[in-house]
Amino acid sequence: MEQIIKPTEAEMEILNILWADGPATVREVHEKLAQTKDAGYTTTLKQMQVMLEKKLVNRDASSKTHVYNALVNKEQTQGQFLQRMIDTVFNGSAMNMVMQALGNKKTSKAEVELIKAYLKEKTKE
Amino acid sequence: MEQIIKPTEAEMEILNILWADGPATVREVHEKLAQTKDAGYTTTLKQMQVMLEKKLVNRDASSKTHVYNALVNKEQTQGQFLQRMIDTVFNGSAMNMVMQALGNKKTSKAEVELIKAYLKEKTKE
DNA sequence: TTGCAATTACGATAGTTGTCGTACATTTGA
DNA sequence: TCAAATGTACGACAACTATCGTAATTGCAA
Repeated sequence: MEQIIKPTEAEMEILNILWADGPATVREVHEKLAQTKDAGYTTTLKQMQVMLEKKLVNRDASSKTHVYNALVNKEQTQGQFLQRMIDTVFNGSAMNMVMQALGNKKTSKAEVELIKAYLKEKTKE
Repeated sequence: MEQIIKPTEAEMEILNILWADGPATVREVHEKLAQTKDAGYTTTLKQMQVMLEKKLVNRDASSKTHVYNALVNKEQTQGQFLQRMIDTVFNGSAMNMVMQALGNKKTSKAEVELIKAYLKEKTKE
């Protein structure tokens, strides 16, 4: 049975760091986080503790400095998040969403080219 | 100055109905909503009243049955929602997101074709 | 005209989120 | 060895969400 994972945005940011870097301490995660937002160290700590309760992460507490690791799968979690968004924001149409994303100024021409290439590959199969 | 609009998911569902149907009463919105989820009439009413406070919608209260209308722009709101998602969930890469969406089983082959066609058109310019 | 049915207003509540302060525990280096 | 420094635990808080019950209002239909 596919369990429904519903991390908050803040939790997503933390998961992203763990997915990218692998197991990490609270301090490590906090430093990365601090590059783009600012909140206290204990805030990050608490969030990761809550994530532990929710079983979004686990941790190795064998040394003083606990090491956290993502427990949920990146693709599945992102996929569920996205699907929920497509359903509620874009009336269930991935097409609507992609168009909105690609029409967005922030998406560079290079990225559009990458996506085209990806699609070409994908539909070849 | 581009104001930041941050509707909740439930509010997004309501906005989608207003965007699709134009001005509508609480009852009309509620009926549509009830097709996919179930909550009481007063819940929908309250949500729309909150949205009025937030200026996500306005209303014509000249008759007994108030008529609500979306105040925020569809493209801008969807775009902001999406951008926030790309930033927090997909590390700022629209490419990542599109790939995830297209890899998703729920996205039909037909939609992928539509997207390809759209891209082709888009990059022709 | 008036009573009933539909609508709106107004809390109230329980749960979640993001945020910290502060207390407690544990290393470690001077 | 023992005091900083570094970490963790705990709980508090305000804001927000989703939900609904109940009260007040209102406009038609008979």
